[in-house]
Amino acid sequence: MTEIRLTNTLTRRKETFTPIDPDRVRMYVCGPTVYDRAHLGNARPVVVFDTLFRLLRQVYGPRHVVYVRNFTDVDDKIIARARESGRPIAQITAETTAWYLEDMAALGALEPTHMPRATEYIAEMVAMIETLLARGCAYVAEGHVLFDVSSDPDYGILSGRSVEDMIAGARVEIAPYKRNPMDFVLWKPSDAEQPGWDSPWGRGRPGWHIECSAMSLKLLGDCFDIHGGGNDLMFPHHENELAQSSCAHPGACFARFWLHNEMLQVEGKKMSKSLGNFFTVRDLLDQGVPGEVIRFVFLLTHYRKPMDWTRRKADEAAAALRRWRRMTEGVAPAPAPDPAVVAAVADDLNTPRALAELHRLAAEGRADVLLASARFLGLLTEALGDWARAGGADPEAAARIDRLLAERAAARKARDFARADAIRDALVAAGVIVKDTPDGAEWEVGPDFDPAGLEGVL
RNA sequence: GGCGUGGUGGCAGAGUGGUCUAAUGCCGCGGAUUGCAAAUCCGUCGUCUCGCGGGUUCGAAUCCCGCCCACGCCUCCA
Repeated sequence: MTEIRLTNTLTRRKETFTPIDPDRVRMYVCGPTVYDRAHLGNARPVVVFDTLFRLLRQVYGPRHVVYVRNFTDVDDKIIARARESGRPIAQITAETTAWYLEDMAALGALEPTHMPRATEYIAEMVAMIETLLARGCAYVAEGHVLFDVSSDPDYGILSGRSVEDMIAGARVEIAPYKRNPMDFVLWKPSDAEQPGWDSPWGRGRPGWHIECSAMSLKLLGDCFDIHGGGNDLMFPHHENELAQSSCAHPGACFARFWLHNEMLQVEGKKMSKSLGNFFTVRDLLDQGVPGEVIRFVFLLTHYRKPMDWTRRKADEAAAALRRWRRMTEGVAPAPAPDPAVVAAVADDLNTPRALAELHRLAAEGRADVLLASARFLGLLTEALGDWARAGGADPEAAARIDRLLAERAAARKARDFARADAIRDALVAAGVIVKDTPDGAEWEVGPDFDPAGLEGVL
């Protein structure tokens, strides 16, 4: 059986992964807060853990892997969005959830086995908070329930911080009812305007961290295999989850492997609204960047390194995918992916190496193995292939392009090269890639295609 | 201030003790093709080197120490 090695944040080392139960390999990944479209940075962990999901399914069998990714549908950001837009919360979360699934599907991400919504697990959260209170890890203060960080001698073990260090330069919220500045909210009161649920501490709503502890417990048990997310979640979110779950279930492991992906940058800089380089997955798709290309670009960088999204990489990715799609057209996939590709992914998700193996297979002309191996990575699937097939233009523009090319062919036949080249230059200027073959001209639209540029050419 | 990640050939990006004078892709270069191009295909290229300075070792890009730099997290935005 393929040996899987993964870098475990808990130990900061690459370790051999052995599931607790090979018939039921369990992974939990923190999902989105649903109040707006997912931006490109949100998509990176999705693709990273989708790749891990695919690996686990390959090694242990699709029926033996349980992957949970939650939706946070109760949160102050959502409340704020509802207030400013005047729309009901349920409408916002439902719409955003649907968008998220659409956009991630466009990246070739498989749907997790379970996608629990936080609001459906309020009872479990309340129960866990009661356990934490009973065990003396939490206290009630002014309608809030807070986790008492001092009750956990291991607090900080995941993120490598000590409570003292954190307090030193901390920018934590200083609330008067906190015993310790690092204590965090498990439950907070809601006013009449805010969503709330009845609880032993009055009508209120959960803090951010408790949902993942409660939902993972319900769906995966108190000791599961892998817990993942972006490294921005390492502290405080995951640290707090770990503290809560450990206190509620002393002696249980909670999660044995913690995996964190590095952040995404855009053209060398952090993606942020203030820098003006902030964009969503949908923005990119609407600009004509295919989801498959986005996925390929993500796979090009190891998940533990910062990934720089650049236009140039997207263009290179598109070229490689076009080539491979042409090569595998009409080819039946081999029964299994190439062992070297699986081995690369099994080695701490070394997707750059896996892509290099794909290039090797292409160079060797093994189209069927290339296809099976690429699909193992979520590439060259039928679902993601429309962009490469259709040429990418709407029917009206397509007809116009065909007409122009026919005109050009006639001009070439008449050896009126000035006219032929003028037409060609116009098409190129409009972003159409014209490809002359021995059987006549073919075309497809490039990333800068602008149908308006076709008008008035003749 | 605390914590973390990383600095590899023109670019991207693997490699983490010997098979590395460093995978793979891109770019460049040569050729095929073309009326000329583009696209495509074939071939070819990266000699004193892996941020800098020490050290360990028979041997280091790979381990240790120090330094410099970049980026990120601890902040609404992942």
